[in-house]
Amino acid sequence: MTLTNWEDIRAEVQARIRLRLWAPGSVIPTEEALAYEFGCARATVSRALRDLAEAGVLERRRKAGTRVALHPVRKATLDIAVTRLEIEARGQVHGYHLIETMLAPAPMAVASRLGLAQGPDWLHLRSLHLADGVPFLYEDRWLNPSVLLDPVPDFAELSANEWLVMHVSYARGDIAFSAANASADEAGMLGVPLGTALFITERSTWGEAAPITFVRLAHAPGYRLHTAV
Amino acid sequence: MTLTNWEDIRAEVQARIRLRLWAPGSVIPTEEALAYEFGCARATVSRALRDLAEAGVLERRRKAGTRVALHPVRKATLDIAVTRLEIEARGQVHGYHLIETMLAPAPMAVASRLGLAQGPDWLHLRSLHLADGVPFLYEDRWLNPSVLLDPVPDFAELSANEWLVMHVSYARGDIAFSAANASADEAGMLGVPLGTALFITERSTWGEAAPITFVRLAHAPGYRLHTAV
DNA sequence: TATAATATTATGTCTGCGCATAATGGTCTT
DNA sequence: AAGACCATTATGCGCAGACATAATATTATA
Repeated sequence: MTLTNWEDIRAEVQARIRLRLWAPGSVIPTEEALAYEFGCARATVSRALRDLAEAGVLERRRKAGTRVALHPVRKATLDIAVTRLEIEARGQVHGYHLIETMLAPAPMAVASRLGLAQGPDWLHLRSLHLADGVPFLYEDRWLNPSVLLDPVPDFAELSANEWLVMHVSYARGDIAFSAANASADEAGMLGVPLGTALFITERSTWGEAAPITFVRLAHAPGYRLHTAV
Repeated sequence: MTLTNWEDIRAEVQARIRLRLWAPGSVIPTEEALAYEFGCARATVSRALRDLAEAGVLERRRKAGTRVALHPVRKATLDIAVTRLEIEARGQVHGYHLIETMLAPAPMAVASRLGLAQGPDWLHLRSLHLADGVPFLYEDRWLNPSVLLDPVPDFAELSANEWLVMHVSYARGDIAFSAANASADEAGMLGVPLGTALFITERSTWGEAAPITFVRLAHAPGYRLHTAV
């Protein structure tokens, strides 16, 4: 067999794992040996094996060699898009409605999440995203006011979500998904009965030094976060 | 400046994006130009830019060049581990309890998800995972009986979850996350009030040709799926 | 015998080169 | 002016060789 294409090599390696020619936990041949077998350069084999290692299928250590992962901690990748694009990708019309904006001290729960000294006034934004006119997402955001110095944006027109990705680059981010029963506030906004199970996304983002924003997104029932492995 | 390390180059590029030297949507210099500037080989720049493109920070097209992503569809990666390891990673003791196992025709909802003709008898397993003796996860699984030919495993001892990762390799998989109010069954199993919001994971896996399994995991309240970007 | 120094080995990375591929932009034709 | 054609160009991939690095295995030393 002669394979000189790294994606073909990746497929071949995956096939051998699936067929149990290489069992979980066992060491597979060295890059050099595989390069010889496939009739290609070592770099090409390396590219294929690195890709599988990043996906969690293989485990690699210098000198120790490459082995088939015993407990494949598969890396599933999620695509986190701007809300408007997510709705438009479903073929629906995006609507946006700012409910309230005010300056207030960030609550403990938010401050501690951001590693923030309690107290400073942050901008509190509450808004609703609609898909074809139907409530889709209730957004409760706390925003560091120091990031919007120059021309203070009009969040009634443009969602903070979009303004941020366009104007503020971040260094680190943090996302958590959970489930929660709809509060009275959330139930009213999304137009669902009190206590309905909602899919919650909480996102924190930091700049080089200071925190930028914390947002809690409550998705309308029926929402599914989807991925392939 | 002289950078010959691809990770340093990646950091430098990210810094330039964060500092708005390269604005979202704009085309950045070619690999060749950057290689000249950093005093390294083109392949090294390419490695750094490819990595950022895979993360969703850059968009690259042949001839058109490399540009800073306008709407950064950030790729968040989730680590999907075996339940036992997930619990042990929290420093808790894993417990497992098989509730019921029976052969029955897969319900419509499951069959359609797996692209299956309605009707065939599949193995239905219901089980509970415990963390430090407390209900952690209720597992409702449908399993293609043809994958467990030879020595039929004893699922009372070993969870189907673990048996599968050890004995059956899969070609494709599919994961969806959502929220749901606890059914009477789920509420009883997890020991929570009826209607409690539960975090639901649904996973389908296929072999080369035939489907292998479909599982619905209902997590006890408090569960959070976590990732960094 | 236990420990420290050393050699070995497989992966990780960089270099410089060439060719492949996909867009783009201009030119030529009708 | 519209469409077909072709040269150009930036990324994408592969190759061969070299050195770096981390982990292991071996040998030498106290």
